[in-house]
Amino acid sequence: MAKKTGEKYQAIIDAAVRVIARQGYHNAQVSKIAKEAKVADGTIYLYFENKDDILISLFNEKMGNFVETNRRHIAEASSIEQKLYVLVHAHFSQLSLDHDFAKVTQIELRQSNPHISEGIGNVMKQYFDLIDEVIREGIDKGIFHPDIDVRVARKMIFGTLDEVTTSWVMKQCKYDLVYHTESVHNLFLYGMKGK
Amino acid sequence: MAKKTGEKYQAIIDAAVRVIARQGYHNAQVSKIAKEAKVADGTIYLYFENKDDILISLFNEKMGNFVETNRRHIAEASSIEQKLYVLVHAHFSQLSLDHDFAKVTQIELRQSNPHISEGIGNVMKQYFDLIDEVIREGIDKGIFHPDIDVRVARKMIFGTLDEVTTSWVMKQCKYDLVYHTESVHNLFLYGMKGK
Amino acid sequence: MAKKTGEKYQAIIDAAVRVIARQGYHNAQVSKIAKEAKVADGTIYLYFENKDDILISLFNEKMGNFVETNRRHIAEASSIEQKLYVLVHAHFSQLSLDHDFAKVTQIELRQSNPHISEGIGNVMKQYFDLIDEVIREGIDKGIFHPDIDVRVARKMIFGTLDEVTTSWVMKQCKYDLVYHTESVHNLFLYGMKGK
Amino acid sequence: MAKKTGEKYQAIIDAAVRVIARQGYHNAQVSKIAKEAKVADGTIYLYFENKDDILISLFNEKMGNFVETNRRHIAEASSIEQKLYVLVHAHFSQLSLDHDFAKVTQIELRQSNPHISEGIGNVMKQYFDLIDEVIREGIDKGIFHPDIDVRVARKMIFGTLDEVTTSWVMKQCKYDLVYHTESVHNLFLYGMKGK
DNA sequence: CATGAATGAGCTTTCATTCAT
DNA sequence: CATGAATGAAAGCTCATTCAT
Repeated sequence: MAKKTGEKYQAIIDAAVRVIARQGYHNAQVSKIAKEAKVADGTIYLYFENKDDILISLFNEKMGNFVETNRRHIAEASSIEQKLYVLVHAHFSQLSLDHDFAKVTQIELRQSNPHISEGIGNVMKQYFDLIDEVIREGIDKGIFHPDIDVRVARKMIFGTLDEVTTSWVMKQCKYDLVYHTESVHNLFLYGMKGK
Repeated sequence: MAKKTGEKYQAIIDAAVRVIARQGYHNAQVSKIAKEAKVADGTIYLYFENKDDILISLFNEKMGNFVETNRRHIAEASSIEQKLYVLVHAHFSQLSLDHDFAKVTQIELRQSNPHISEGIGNVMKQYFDLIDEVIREGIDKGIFHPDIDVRVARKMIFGTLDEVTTSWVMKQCKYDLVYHTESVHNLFLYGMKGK
Repeated sequence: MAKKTGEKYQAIIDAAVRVIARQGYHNAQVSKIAKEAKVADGTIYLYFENKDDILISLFNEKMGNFVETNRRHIAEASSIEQKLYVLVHAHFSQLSLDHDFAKVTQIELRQSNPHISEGIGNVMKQYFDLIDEVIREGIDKGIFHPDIDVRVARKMIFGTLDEVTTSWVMKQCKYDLVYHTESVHNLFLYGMKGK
Repeated sequence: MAKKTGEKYQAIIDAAVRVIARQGYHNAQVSKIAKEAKVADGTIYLYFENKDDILISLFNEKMGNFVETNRRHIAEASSIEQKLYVLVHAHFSQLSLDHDFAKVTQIELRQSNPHISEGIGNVMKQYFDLIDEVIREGIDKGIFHPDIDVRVARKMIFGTLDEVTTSWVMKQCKYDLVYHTESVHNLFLYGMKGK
């Protein structure tokens, strides 16, 4: 029923990101998105099941690219330490490139309803898997401590990246997010303990 | 105008936590909260400015206790490592004690509007300050690495605790959250690197 | 049931005039009037049937005095022309003395509901009768034209006084209302036609 | 935002007049007006900003026509006396033609809130200006007494017409309003004094 | 394919009135 | 007599979704 391709499909997704980033999730009415996309209200429903579907599609599309790009970069790194570094760096640098998407991801989409959370679960799973793979490889290669609980470590990694990014967005993206890559990478690798 | 004490005040706060935890933020109408609190709709407005005020008060009240309890526990610990351990342990154990509040904090309140986010900023700041103090003390005493960026470390700590807790809530609190204290503590202290 | 005497009765009436004049009819909640009268909300209902009853009583009490005073002044005048003059003069000067009551009468009470309009009908009737008496006496004494329709003339007189006063109130009572007595009196007596 | 044309716009205005005239201002809920106009509640808000806007538009639309018609009739009259006569006659006859509108104008709209009063100020000003013009012309042509205060005379004219009409409406429009044209006209011109 | 006017269910908040103390 | 905390009905407005054109 809903045709998920075509230039109008993309126009609507892009419009949605802009509107939500600019006006906030609670002011992102379908009619506003339609107007921003230069499309009639009803046209939205030729490409999306309902409003939630716009948001889910938006997130999946963008986050799908995000994960894929990140995965590609990681694949190019040689050492495990490098891979972890690239993971952090790519996370920060990709979100730095698109403030609108960063705001939507870190702030606005969290204000959405349960439906949406479910709809985006799949892509998030892929990101989590990506992080898990790096960790496992590190353990297998004897670089990371063998007793590390992969899932806990992944939550640390993701939780930290997420919190750092959210803080940055809430401070209006005013400083350089990528700059923190090294600090974060160091904390992940060596923790806080001095020698 | 709004009298923020009394047993009805508490009854409404408690009812709100239950209703939101059970039915979700988007189904938590004022009338439902009133009914759950065994109070008339209008009575709500004798104790709260508006609906947002219920949620903000709820969070501040509960989270205020949370921070205070955590702070007290930490004060009792002797070594820095112990303090960090207690920080993690208290975070997990307190949220383990009140699944409803955990759900409201980790999931539902994030679906709220910007106004609420602002209203709860102050208590969160206090929690962040508490974490910062521990980190700073650790650095000052030479336990933590001197080059650590306090704010980044704090974001790692909070981000991790938050992510671990959210995962647990989304898995219906089915496993023992406190059990992860040690893993998390270890990661914070020593990172992932094997020796 | 409602005891219409006592100092609290008066206090409530006076408070009502002040509150309505200051904040407007639509912001004159019972609780505000009670507060202004330094009385509990419930106390209002020991002296008045309901909110409308406050307003009706207020109007009748004040307007009753108004009519009585006006009647007394008129009685003291000798000629018919004098009586008409006094009628106009008293109307303007009495309302000039109490801006709050003027505002309530001319503006706020007209925003009230049908119940109130009915409740104040009786005193208005007395004022209309007073005007009618003057007109009739003028006709009987051959001073006013015998073909004048008393009711129409009365409506002209009251309508004019009312409109002039309302304009004055809406201009914040900034100019001298009584000053217009002569112009109005002249128009009533001789009309607009030049010789 | 609100499209102030189209047949639905008119249907809503007409429905509002009927509902308010029949049930009174305080019983004229938006949903009732919508039902009477055979339109959904939400449709109202495609054509009007809010409830007040319905009433303001209604009044301005109808009263605008009223003033225009009256002005046209007056322009056709030759002598000043004729113009004054036509002014009175048109006022009465136009309101006689639409009892519902008369009731809304004379009774119900006065029960509205300050916002509405402001919104209708402009059209009233135009009516006042029209009356002023007639008076001034009368003075300039030496028909009316040169010492007449235009604004006072206008208040007499409008106040009288208004009071006569209100009385008629409150008596259920049971008698012929236009019949009083002559009495009123005479009073305006010659006053009450016999020769 | 595209439009956009129309729909109508749903929710927060106010405030006159009551009644247990 | 007096209090004032509690009541709960009532109404304006929004906005995702539909469907005739």
